[in-house]
Amino acid sequence: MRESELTGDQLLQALSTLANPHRLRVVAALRPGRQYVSAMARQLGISRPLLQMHLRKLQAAGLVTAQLELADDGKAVNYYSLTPFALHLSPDTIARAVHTLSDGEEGR
Amino acid sequence: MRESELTGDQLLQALSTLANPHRLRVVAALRPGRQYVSAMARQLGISRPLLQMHLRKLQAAGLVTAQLELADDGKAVNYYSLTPFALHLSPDTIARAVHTLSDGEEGR
DNA sequence: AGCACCTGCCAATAATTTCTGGCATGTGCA
DNA sequence: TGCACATGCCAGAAATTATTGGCAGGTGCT
Repeated sequence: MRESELTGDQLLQALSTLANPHRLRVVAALRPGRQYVSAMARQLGISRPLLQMHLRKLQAAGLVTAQLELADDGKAVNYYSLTPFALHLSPDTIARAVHTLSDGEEGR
Repeated sequence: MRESELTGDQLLQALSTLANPHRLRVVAALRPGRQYVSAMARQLGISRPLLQMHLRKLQAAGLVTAQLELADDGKAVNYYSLTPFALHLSPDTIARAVHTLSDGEEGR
């Protein structure tokens, strides 16, 4: 994921997604390796539904991916892992992205 | 402004500030050079009080600065300019910043 | 059967952010 | 004096986001 291929809307989504302390912590918690939701909720000290909501946003922005695994015994565990990304934010990169920013009147 | 010296809270503030289409457009509009608020409001097609609010946030995050000038004739015009910045966002830089993220229970 | 895990979803509330409209101040110029 | 431009601020409405609590389904183990 390179910022040079990001549209303004994608950049905005990435920023909105990362602009939250819980989600930053999730990214940090996922950096050493994948993790499943209940364990992460305990580790971060937040409720499971809340974490799920944050994970959904991270996934929608393409920053994490989910792998539902049905381990040999039949138990279902949903692992989340990080998508490697590198965003460079500067007045220049922002100015370029703004050209492809929609007005927000799209799907209406 | 280098991300290596950013605390988690500062990173979060920068992200929250940039996570808004109007503010991204303000940054883009300011890139060629400084501008005063009424002109920028017309250029961006938003109301002046709204733009002022966004400028205050950008200023609070250290992304822009204001220079109030009392031109020779006595007219007061408030110019805003960009602070050069470069933020590199990746799982690693985020993980490092998270260490210095407060719980949000500070000033209570 | 009953408990401890895992999973998902939804509705209602709380908190935050965005936005509008109005008010007040000042200057210069016809 | 009255209009056009600049500035600032504030209160209230509207929209978005975050958060809680509860419901329901699955598996394995004692």
